[in-house]
Amino acid sequence: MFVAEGDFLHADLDSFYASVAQRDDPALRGKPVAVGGGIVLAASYEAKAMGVRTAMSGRIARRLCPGLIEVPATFTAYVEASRAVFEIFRDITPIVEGVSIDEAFLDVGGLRRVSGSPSTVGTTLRRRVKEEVGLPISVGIAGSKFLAKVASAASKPDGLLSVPVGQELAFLHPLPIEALWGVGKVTGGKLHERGIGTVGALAALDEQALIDIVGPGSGRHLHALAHGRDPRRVETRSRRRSIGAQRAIGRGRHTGAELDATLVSLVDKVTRRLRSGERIGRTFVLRLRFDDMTRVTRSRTVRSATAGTDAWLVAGRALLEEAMPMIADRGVTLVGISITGLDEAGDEQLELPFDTDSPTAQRRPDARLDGALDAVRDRFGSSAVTRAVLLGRAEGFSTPQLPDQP
DNA sequence: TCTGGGGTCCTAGGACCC
DNA sequence: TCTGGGGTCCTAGGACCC
Repeated sequence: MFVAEGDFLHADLDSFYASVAQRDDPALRGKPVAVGGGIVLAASYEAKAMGVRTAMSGRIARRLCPGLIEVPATFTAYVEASRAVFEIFRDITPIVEGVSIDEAFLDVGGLRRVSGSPSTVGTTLRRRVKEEVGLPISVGIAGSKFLAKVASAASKPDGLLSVPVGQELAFLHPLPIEALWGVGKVTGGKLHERGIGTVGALAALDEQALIDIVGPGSGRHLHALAHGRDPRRVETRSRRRSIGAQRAIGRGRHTGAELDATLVSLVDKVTRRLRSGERIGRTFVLRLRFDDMTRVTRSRTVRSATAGTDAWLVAGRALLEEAMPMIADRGVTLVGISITGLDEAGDEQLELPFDTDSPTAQRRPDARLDGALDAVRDRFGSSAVTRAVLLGRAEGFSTPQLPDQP
């Protein structure tokens, strides 16, 4: 019997970080594994079966799962595995939209004559990722991106699920409202308060009633999704709109100097990423989180976009200065920054990535090494940077900012 | 007994311009 | 003395996602 299939395929690696750990260390296979230190970044299915979840504190995870094996994150391995998986995606079709390090949408509608039905393509994809990269991956297929994503989630672990054309609402309506993209804690709470627990119940509301509950933006969005309407196409590439970094700094009083030092290293890190991506930005956002988990943001827009460390440090310090009165009587637990309003950099904006006479360099001599490593990366690639880091260590430099150390 | 680090998008008010 | 309507930019906050 012929079943009509949708064109959209969503591929999602299962418990990505934990699967990489189990792939690379056979002793971890079949065991409950959590990646991360104080907080769980990923849990293997064996750990999930015991109730361990992403973003859970390590303490709670250990209590739920006494035999839990905790392993540190190895980001270079994740980046490498992700690159290999995306290479397979792009070998299957050029129409690939990366969502994150471990998931992507593929438009496989045009492949029926060459490669077979979407399910056939999905089966091939899963086999190739398993054989060539050694990782389990789940696949959802449907007539829209949203449904394909719901289908891949429903197929986990290590499965494939295709929602046939015409069966969309029968598949969707029994699901809990949290399955809808855009229903989190707050929106979910508002809906549950009114006794709306399933997508079907939500779909029974007319659009205006939904808007009255959750506001115009989400109301229209959720109404459309609940009726299976999602007109988005697979977008092959949109560039990043912001680049940021943050650091949790623990409870207790932090001096102005400590906060400033944190700011300096965050600005260094982000502006280096801007330059290596050949991007410049216009708006600086400072984020602070306090010990009662309340947050504030302060932002500043400059006249002409830049990737310069010192220009952004000036902006960041001005914002931090402004925020000091709020900080004085509350403990700060997190400092974050991001730079938005990104644009492509012209050559003139990228020259002189680091001024060794600048206040930043004076304050943190290692920053000079960072600037030098940027130049190495530009000319010789990142493996040369790894070698440079190792040489630098031999020379007695510390390299606090480089995440990709083997 | 807490809660990491990276993002996206939406809303809303005020300033400013035509 | 009174004072429309539309558009864009900036700032702040919030919800949500992986």
